[in-house]
Amino acid sequence: MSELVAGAFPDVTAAAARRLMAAAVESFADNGYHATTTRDISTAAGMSPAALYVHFPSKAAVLSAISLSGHERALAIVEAAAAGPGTPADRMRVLVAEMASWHATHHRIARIVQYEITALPKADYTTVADLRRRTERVVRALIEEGVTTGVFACDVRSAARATLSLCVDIARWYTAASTPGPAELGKRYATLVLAMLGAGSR
Amino acid sequence: MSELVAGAFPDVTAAAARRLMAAAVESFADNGYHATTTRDISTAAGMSPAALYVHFPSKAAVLSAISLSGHERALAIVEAAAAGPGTPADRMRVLVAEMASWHATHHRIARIVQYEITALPKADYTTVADLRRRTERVVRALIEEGVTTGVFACDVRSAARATLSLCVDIARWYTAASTPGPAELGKRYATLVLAMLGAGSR
DNA sequence: GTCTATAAAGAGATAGAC
DNA sequence: GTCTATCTCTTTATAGAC
Repeated sequence: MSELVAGAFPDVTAAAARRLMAAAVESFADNGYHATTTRDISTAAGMSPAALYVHFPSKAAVLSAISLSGHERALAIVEAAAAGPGTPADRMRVLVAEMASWHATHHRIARIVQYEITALPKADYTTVADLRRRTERVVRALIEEGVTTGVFACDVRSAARATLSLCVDIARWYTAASTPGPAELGKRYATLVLAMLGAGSR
Repeated sequence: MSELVAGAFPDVTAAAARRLMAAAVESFADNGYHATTTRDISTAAGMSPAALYVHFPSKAAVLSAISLSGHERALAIVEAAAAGPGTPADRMRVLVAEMASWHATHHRIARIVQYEITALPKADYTTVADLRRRTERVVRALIEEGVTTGVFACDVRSAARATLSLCVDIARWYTAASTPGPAELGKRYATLVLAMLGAGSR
């Protein structure tokens, strides 16, 4: 089982908490939050059912920790790409490549991030909704810039939604056995998106 | 509550079964399959908890009925569009417009179709997996035809995945309050996809 | 075919020893 | 901080009257 996932929460200092989160990621992603029991999580982490409650106040708190961490990572990716060097087309290519690649590499985490928001406690849902709005705003602003400067030709709102949809939906169908791998998939999707934005037509 | 949803299962003859399915759609889509109780469903349908079991052998059978019906509809849409008149570009425009529009109009059903497959009984999961394969194959064949005849220029596999992703992901974010409406969204997405396939560049 | 009542199992969370 | 044992509530599904 994945050191990849176990290492996916470097911000969580306690080793036991990280192990629990890694176990939760597997089960939440494969079976869904509600279909996962606290026993599933603690057992997979090699602990007794009660041990979970030493590190998290509730099952929902485990979900929140995973979801918040993932949403922050996704926002950081698009912000870094949008603030990078080059033309809007250059930056867009990086943004899609990295975002798509992250969703493929961390498809289990991404699945929880994208599809389990209704199970979040209200306060965390609010935080997550804000992170999502900011993510979408960054993408829209970059496309807007490209349209304004004449390098893109498309409907900004729809194109921004479509761009994020392409990346996000990877979490739904991608598995460890999928081809091409994350990096190559990212490249191909970046090319598709640039064409979609009308970047090739001038 | 939606006559739209209640009328979404014309193949189900028994009125009580249709009412139960419509109620289940609302709750499955809003809260998820596992977070929905059989009481939620029967109560919303105006019945006692036991009444559900007169019409369905289990809670999972209600899910299967919804999921199978939705998957069959989605396949029918792409098949009809792909078999229609006109160039590959013409047919692709219709395919995306109708597929996107359906996912927007029936976003609750689509959400269940796309995100609750792990909760299906094994036999139904197999059926659904086959319907999905056939759907993807139709889209890929149409893009392939376009590339072969020189009207599209793109990587066929990635483009087919991306095209379906755009349509499918609508189920995740679309609400009754979303703008533009289903028909207009379908048109805009069709334009985006044709650009993505390289149809405008010649 | 619909109801009330309930059986049977499962699941989140806690108590208290070590 | 981890364990065993258990409490309490919820949930799927069934029994049997009308």
